[in-house]
Amino acid sequence: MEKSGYTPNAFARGLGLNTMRTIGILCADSSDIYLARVIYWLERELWKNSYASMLCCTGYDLEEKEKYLHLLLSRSVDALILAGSQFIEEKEEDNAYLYEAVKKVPVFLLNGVLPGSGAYSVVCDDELAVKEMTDELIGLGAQHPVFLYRSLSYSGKRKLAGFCRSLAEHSIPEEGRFFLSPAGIPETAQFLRDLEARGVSFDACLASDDELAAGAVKYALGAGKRIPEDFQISGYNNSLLSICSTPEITTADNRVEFLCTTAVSLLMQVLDGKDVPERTMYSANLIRRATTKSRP
Amino acid sequence: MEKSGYTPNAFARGLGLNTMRTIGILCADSSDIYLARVIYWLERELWKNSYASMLCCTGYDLEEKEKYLHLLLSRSVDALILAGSQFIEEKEEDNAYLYEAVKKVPVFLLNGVLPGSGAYSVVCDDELAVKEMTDELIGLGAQHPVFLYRSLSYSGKRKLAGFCRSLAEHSIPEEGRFFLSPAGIPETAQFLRDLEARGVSFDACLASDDELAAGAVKYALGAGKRIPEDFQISGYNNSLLSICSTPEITTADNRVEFLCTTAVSLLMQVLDGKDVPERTMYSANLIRRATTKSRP
DNA sequence: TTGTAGGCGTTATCAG
DNA sequence: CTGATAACGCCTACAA
Repeated sequence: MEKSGYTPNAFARGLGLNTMRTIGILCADSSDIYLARVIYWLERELWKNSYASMLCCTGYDLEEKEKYLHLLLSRSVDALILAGSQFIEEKEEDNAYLYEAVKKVPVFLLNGVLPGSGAYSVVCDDELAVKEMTDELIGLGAQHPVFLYRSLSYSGKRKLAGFCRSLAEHSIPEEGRFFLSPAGIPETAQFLRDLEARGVSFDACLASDDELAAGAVKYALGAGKRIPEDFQISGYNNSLLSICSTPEITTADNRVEFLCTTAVSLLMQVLDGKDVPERTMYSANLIRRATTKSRP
Repeated sequence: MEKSGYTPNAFARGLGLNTMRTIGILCADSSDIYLARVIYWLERELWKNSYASMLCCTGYDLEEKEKYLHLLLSRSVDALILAGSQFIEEKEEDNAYLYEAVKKVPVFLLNGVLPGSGAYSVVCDDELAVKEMTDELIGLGAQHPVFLYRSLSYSGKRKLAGFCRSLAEHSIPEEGRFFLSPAGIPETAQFLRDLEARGVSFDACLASDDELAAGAVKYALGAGKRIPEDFQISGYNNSLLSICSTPEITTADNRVEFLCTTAVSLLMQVLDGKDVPERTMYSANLIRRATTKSRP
């Protein structure tokens, strides 16, 4: 055409082709240190495939999630990516809107599964990772491990299941060994102090993410417990927090980059009309640092 | 209309109205712990005003920034928000694409200024904050403060200027007192070890962000220096890293929420055809924690 | 008040 | 192979 800087009108183009090459990304909170990395990698990969990203931070309220999802659908995004496991609700009927969405566009769940919905899932094997981590801490001498989690989301539940499975294999009763912790580093530290005051005894703390683990470190330092001799700690996500903390925190690397590149690659295939598996699972890597005893 | 779930076609709508109520957000790296918060608040505020957010993570390469900006313009976003100060290039001609963009849509710079461009700026008074922080550390006994920065972006330069202004007022020569540090906590710790090995002496370290400050904490712990008696440290941003670190880091809170609500509020006024000031500046708050001596 | 025609800018189709 | 034209779906303006 005219070599004058001509740019086709995106709306008219979208109207004709019925696509704007845009993917909707939903996440509960993009400022979460883990989800922020997910979003970064998703956006990057989508861009490589010349798709734009429409980002929505829904918060943790069901109604908001629904509103946002409808917003994205009304904008005719080509697909939806739901980042993080807070999108699968406990009550089956609360997931109705997701089933509806699947009818309209491909939906990808990152670290979540909605059986029979037709949504695609890419998940890290959190259960196995926590089970192995628990096995390892028990093997290193932990006799009274506790598990701290932030919510019973899909991956929260799977992590807890891994913890309990390890306990069972070591004949440790699981009762009173796992707790819902408030979010935030000082809050978690306080929670552990309260727990101790209530008479719960523990010599190891497995946390469902690095922030809770950092709180456990603060607790131990404040209580004068030696890490890792008196008290072992493990986190999850291999985030910046795990190396910012002193001592540096043993954690599980759930490989955000791999998660996102895989999800986007599968999505591109789906958009090309190809057949891809509905579920993809990959394993995490244990990163051993200074909050756990070194292996013999 | 029909009470059956009718949703107007967004493309046709956009074609007619020539707007999709979408704002383009550019940032270098949405996984950065500071920018992630900016994006969270921007998206949230835009949503409140029923605008959607198109997110682009450009990286730090000029060419990529330009490509992304053109992508957004070609999609007819209603405005652009450039989050973070890495969008103003050193060479004036490298900013040409920004001047071009301003001709087409309102452009907001967060923590950046492009004089005479017609772009709107909302900036934190980083210079004043670092100056006050430096004043305070010197007042608390620091005789050989150093300043660590990550890049000479707009806000990087202003922070450095604040540091130098304080030194000048205290008759301390600025030569050899500020350094470009590599990113990353262990890298910064190593950098300070190298600095010491090169014979540079320092008893306080002001960092341009909390991550560098966390590296300085690691350095001090490793070198057996007592914090804050032998070595004082301050960060910037009041991020999670500052309270994850032990001891917790004195930092400046540049109030991300205020920054973003202000920017979006101004943007909405601009889109309404109202006249708003091109530059808005607000001040940061010093947050005193355990890496600096307590005031008498 | 209600209904209908035209325009938005691109793409795709169909006829020449 | 090329050039005219319908269709995309909504909005708005104008006419009945």
